Amino acid sequence: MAKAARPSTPRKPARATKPRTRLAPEQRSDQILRGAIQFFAERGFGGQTRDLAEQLGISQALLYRYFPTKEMLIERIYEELFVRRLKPEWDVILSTRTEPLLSRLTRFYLDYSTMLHDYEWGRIYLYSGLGGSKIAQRFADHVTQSIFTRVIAELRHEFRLPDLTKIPMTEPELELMWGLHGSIFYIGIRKSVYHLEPPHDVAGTVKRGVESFYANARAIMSGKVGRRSK
Amino acid sequence: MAKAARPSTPRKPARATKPRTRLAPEQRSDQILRGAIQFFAERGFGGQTRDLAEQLGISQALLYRYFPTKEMLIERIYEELFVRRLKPEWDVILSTRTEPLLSRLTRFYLDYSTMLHDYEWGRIYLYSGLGGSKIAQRFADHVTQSIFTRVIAELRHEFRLPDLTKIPMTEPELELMWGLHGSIFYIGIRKSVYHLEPPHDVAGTVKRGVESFYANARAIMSGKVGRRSK
DNA sequence: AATATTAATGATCACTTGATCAATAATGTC
DNA sequence: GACATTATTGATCAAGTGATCATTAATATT
Repeated sequence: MAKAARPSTPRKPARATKPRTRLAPEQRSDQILRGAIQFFAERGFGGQTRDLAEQLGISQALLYRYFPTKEMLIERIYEELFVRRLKPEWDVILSTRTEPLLSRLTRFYLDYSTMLHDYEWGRIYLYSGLGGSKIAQRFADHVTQSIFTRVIAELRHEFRLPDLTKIPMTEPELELMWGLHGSIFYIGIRKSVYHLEPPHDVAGTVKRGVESFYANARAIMSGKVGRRSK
Repeated sequence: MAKAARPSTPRKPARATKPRTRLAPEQRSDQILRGAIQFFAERGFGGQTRDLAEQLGISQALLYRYFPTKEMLIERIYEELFVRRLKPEWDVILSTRTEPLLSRLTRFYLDYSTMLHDYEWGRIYLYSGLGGSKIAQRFADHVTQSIFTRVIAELRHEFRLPDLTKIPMTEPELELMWGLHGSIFYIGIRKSVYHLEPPHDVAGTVKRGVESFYANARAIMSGKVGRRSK
């Protein structure tokens, strides 16, 4: 009944607490940031700092040595995912006309989709958007302005249609872009949000999507731009 | 400096508390359910019961008279959004062959998209999926099994290709369906998650999406089904 | 009008949760 | 090896959080 005290090793209580591992500040900071991305991607930003610390194998208090508040840690995550992962070369790929346009589009979307299909990126992008974060909306705006504009400009040139400076982007053109973007991003959503089986051949699916887009673009844009819509 | 007590009306402290409004149980229950959908759509399921009660203009305790736990209230919301809103007539629309297939597809997706584009429906669908709710995944499965299968069956018939019982749905066919679904749902996501301007002409956008889908379907399916893929 | 019924509430409990801080123990410096 | 530096931790605080319950007040019944 009564719990008997263990008689052996009377002093020094057998070191139940594991020895502290002491890291260089930058390493620890990186470890926390990477762990936090994984953690909040899974649990949402309502996830508790104690659970995050436990997952990292550190004390909860230590988080606050490297990030003053949970809020700031989340901001740092946004920076990491939505600013640092933008590649300037994307615009170069899309606009280098020595390569056929369909090939450029395919190359770009295959690369771009690796970001859109990243489990943690996708979930945090949705959580941040649902939570009303400015940076998520800013990212969406950026995508619209830079990528969409570039692709439509190239399509107009390809199809010998008036420049965007002459005729601004039309709604059907914009929606054509959103359609491609949405269908590709949704491949990631299926996996990262609803845990459905992704296509066996993701690259092939993206490729087909771009090809369909390209074919539709010719049909729709020739009918709508540079000609009076009926 | 010192707050003087108002001398008039010495008894009965001026009724600062508004008179209770007493509703029939079913009415109150409905009011809470509808308010909760709106509330959790905005704040996510981390939203607090006190804030929900305040938004409803009732006491927090009253929530627990009608719903035993917050969890049960959320389950009731799922029931309302993901079970009750499924329309059996969708399958009828898709499979009634007296109407041309493209027309059926357009009619169906125009109706279906009013659900997908509903602000609260979309946000709660995403929140529930991110949160790992079974019912969201079950809904996604249902969509796949019932709608996708029906549409592909009709397309196979239209293009005089082998029956689904002869050759099961191929990955390109499945992805074709997901592509349309994703691009249409994403119109809603843009609005309800990222607060971007929706297209001026949503119906027209959906219609164009279906038309493109139909054209691609012919091209892709004729190349892949009933013929050996290269 | 008196009484019974029950919808609605304020107060409260037990537990969670972001944040703080003095004490502790690795590591570097001489 | 002694000492200084600082990364790390356990303990703790204050505010918040879902849930409970005795009390209150609308409405129905007679």
